[in-house]
Amino acid sequence: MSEIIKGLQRDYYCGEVNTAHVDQTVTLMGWVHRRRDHGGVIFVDLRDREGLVQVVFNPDIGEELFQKAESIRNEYVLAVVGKVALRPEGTINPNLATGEIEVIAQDLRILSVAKTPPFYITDDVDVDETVRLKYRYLDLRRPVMQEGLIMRHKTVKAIRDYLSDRGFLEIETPMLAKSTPEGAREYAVPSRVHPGHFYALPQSPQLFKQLLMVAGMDRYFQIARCFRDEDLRADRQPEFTQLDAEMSFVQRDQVLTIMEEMIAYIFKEILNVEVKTPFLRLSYTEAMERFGVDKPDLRFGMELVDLAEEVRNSQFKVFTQVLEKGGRVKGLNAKGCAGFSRKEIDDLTKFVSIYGAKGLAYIIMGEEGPKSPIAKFFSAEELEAICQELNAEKGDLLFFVADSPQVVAASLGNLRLELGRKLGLIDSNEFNFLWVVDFPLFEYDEEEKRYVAMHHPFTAPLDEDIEYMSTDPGRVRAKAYDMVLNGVEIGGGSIRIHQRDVQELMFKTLGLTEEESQQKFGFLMDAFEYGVPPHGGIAFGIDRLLMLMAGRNTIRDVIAFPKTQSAMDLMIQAPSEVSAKQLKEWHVKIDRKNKDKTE
RNA sequence: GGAGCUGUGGUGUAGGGGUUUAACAUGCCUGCCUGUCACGCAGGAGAUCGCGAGUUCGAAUCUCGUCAGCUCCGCCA
Repeated sequence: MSEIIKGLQRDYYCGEVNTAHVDQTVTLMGWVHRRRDHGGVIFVDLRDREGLVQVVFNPDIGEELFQKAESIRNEYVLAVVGKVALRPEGTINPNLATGEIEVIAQDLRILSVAKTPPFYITDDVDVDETVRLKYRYLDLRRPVMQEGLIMRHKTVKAIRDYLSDRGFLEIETPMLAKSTPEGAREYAVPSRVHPGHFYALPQSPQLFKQLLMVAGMDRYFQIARCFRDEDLRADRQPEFTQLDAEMSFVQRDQVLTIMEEMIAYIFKEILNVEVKTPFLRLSYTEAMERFGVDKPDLRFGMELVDLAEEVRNSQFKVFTQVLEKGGRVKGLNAKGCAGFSRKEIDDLTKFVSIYGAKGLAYIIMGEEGPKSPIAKFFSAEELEAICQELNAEKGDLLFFVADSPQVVAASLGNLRLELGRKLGLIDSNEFNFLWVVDFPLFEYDEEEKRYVAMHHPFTAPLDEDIEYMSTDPGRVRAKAYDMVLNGVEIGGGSIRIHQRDVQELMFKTLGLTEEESQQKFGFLMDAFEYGVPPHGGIAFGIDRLLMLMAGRNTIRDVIAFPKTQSAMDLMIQAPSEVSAKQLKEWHVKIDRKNKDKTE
């Protein structure tokens, strides 16, 4: 039986009560975290967002109230009126923030009874995520989850404060937008009043923010929800939150400076961590050469080393043939790993095969010199040169991959990360920031047999590379930049094209006809005829940033109601079927034949 | 589109490669208990082993399929 709250008013959060309140009569409200019934005395830990406090029910409270207290179960919602008291000698609980005091109950109302929850509401539970997501409202009662959402709120507030103080205006852009080619798959919203027409949910507010620059807003930001209908990962959800920002009359370094200062401000405010600025700036080419990835984790070394010169004239055809076909041969030195078992090496071979590597060659730097299945293919001089290049010493283990540049980079780059984790080289308390700059403007899409924009089609080329746009698109670098934290891309942006002729050249290089670009982006091209300020900006993945700040392994842990890997919400059971009436209003017909095939 | 791992009382797990009352912990229920804080003690209830098919005298166990969750590749301007 639930009772009403009328006449009662909460005085403090449970976790707020302290020795300063001793002898005060207070009203607390919260959930029963745990009940310890000793027959003659009942202890109840009452929990709310701010913490726990122990409530004591003595028999002198009166028979009726004591019986009510006996009926209390976990997760009941209570209102307790009681007197704050110092705990008796020897019963102080040092593990509890409120452990020096307790509340001697004088009155009790059971505001809500509760079924036994499917899992215990505490940080150190190990429950299947399916259950957590189905009962997300219970999962979110756990302090660690609440801390994540509180940190999220504080971080977003810090961002708003920082950018507002620097002249940025927060402006909302439409959720019901237009489908655009290029880029991620979109979520569509059927129009009722325009049969056969669809809105698209934005994969980013990109075009709108550029139009805001044309509109003279000068500096804009938005905490923007974005939607991408792509397959999920631990750090990818179909809807996610970006800090989207754009500035007029700026060049690259002004954007980088204000954004790295903002990040430093956030880390100081929220985590009390000093972040040193400016961040290291690494060119895309250098990042790929040294680390194999465009988002290197610089918390440890173990860099990739090019060995083309050392092996080019060897007898090892696996290497030499790759080089002849324009591939690469690179290696890395796993320091002190000569003792790896055959199985460990086999597992790592399997690991690099994920990234397309057909093999993983190795040399064990044993006591009696280099040992390796491939050693016989190299002369003593060649072996010596390889070892020298890799700075190899006794006790080391050298790994090699020969393949296309992409496969070599991906396999060794990820092998480096795997070894870093396996060997404990990564300091989980460190926050290592850098900028990766000078990305290629285009990458060649083998499937579509054309160049596609690596960032997006509004990214400006480096001034000195514009001349290659029509002759050699592959060598054009972009005024694009990513912010990387601990090997995770947390933000990316660019200086945009503000010249209409360059934008047209861009579309042309991407294989868009004039009609297509007019149809898809005509509104932008039109706007660009009315005076465009040079502008550029950036977008940060708020979820990823929070994941790293909170030390979690998935962004699901810093999102209140995330979706599973198959993009379902297990709590509300979305997506769901809709009624025939709704379909009719949307002018949408379901292809049952295909639908049954997929079910 | 593909690869791998997982699925057994509410929860977390054990078991199993063909014979079991399917085990343990915790939670839950009942009783006892006036200082606990993961309270304690005693008793009790609770699982057709994700679902479906197959093999077999017999399947939680083996095979195939399927569904769900997670991690990853592709994909993610």
